[in-house]
Amino acid sequence: MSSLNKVILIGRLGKDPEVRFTASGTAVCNFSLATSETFKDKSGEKQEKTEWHNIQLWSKLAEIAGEYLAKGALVYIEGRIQTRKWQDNSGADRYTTEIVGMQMQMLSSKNEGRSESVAGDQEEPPFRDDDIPF
Amino acid sequence: MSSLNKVILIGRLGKDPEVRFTASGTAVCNFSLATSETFKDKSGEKQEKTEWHNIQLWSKLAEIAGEYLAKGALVYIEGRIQTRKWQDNSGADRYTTEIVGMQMQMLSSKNEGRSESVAGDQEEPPFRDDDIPF
Amino acid sequence: MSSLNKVILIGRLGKDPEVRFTASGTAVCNFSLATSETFKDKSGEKQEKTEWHNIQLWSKLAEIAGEYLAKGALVYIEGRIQTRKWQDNSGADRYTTEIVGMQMQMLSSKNEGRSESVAGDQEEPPFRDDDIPF
Amino acid sequence: MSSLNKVILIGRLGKDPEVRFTASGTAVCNFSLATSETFKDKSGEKQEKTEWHNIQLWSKLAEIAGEYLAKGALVYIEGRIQTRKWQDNSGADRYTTEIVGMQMQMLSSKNEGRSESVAGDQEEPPFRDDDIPF
DNA sequence: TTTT
DNA sequence: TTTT
Repeated sequence: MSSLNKVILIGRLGKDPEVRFTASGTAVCNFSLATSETFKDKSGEKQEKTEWHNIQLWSKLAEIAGEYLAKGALVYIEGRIQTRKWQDNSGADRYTTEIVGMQMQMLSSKNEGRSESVAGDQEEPPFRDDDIPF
Repeated sequence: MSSLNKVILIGRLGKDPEVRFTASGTAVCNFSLATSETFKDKSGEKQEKTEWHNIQLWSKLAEIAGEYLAKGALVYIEGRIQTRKWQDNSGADRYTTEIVGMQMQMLSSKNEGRSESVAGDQEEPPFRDDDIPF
Repeated sequence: MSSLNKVILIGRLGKDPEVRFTASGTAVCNFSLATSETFKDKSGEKQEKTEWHNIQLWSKLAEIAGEYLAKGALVYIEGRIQTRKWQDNSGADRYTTEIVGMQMQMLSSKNEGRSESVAGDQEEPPFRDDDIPF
Repeated sequence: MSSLNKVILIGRLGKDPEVRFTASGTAVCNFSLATSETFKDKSGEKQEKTEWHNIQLWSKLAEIAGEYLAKGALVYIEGRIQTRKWQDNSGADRYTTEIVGMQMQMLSSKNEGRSESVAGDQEEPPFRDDDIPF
């Protein structure tokens, strides 16, 4: 089937990331990410609108995020949109939309160090063009 | 500020699109879009998971969608994620996440005709490379 | 550094893919991919313009492409732009721009079978939401 | 036809942008944009590789770029890949690949002022959610 | 609620 | 709840 569900975000963490582990020991990291947009309202005044995204990372990506990200950090997240259904206290259906990140790039970090690109077990090609013998 | 909120979807409409108009006459179009993903579960069985996205289009894009899209149509949507806060009957805060589409490309249509690309008032460059005199 | 180099393509192969191997045995796959766009020229006539992209895949992704893709196949490619410098016969500098694919999704295949998503060693989260114990 | 040709770049201008005009007065802006990537070479050393992209903007977007961008500025560009064929002095076919930008967001500017989002005639929805009467 |  |  021809289908695509792709999200690309650059924004800042509103709080420190939270890392938990599933029963089998897989890391899951959650944090909220703010993206801001400026626009002019009807009276021509500049306004800023902030959007908050629920980010969810898994496995190695979750561990890296937990170790290197912190409140206020600027980060690039690429992944897919996912809506989970759950029941509130009254038993009514509720829905929460999250971004499941498959790739992450830190644009600033806890200690404002150099950016670092990481992906879920994804590797750079082991050789670069210079190595191609044709 | 360095910020990005970008969504790219290809999927099928679950129902015919609904077009409404604001008090000032601006068209707003809403529909749900399905994206599907296959994965293997723990027992190695192939499973399909469908994600439903609430799409919202405005203005000219909304009118085109209302006219040319229908249930089952395959469509490309590019836009941004937006979460709206509202109150349910009990007065409790509720949140709904939508994709506000800024660009749309029909990959199939009501009459299964040729695909067509449209954007919110966005124009192709009025000249192509052949016209550049340098 | 805050930097992004991202390409997303959906198109058809102009020829069968070619797979070669580096001295150390890493697979490299090359093929050209056509994307088409329709536009109206100055006289209002509908025109179609085809763009050809040089795709390069590495490692496992290269092997899968070599095995499952063929001329005419529809494919989704995600990666980065890369320009290589080389010398022509006269010793003059020449440049070739390629798309190094990091993710691939077959939208049709040799035998027009079901689509399949693959990425460079990238894994789905080993657990889905249902497994989260919190 | 189901086809997609999408490029998303964040990088810095290597030189001031050049703006020219077609015979009919349409502005065309060209500049080169650097994206950088870090990777570890075979010996485990961190290396940085810079990719240079030829950016081409048209019309209003070209005028804004010419006015507000300068060497060293950080910018977000979204558009499509395009390869032009031309003849060198010896009459041989040559190809140049460019990114035709359809959307631009300044992440820094000549005077390091606030970022500003612009698109080719593309408008924000004239009303925001608060205005929706349903 | 779509589709293969 | 972020940031400029």
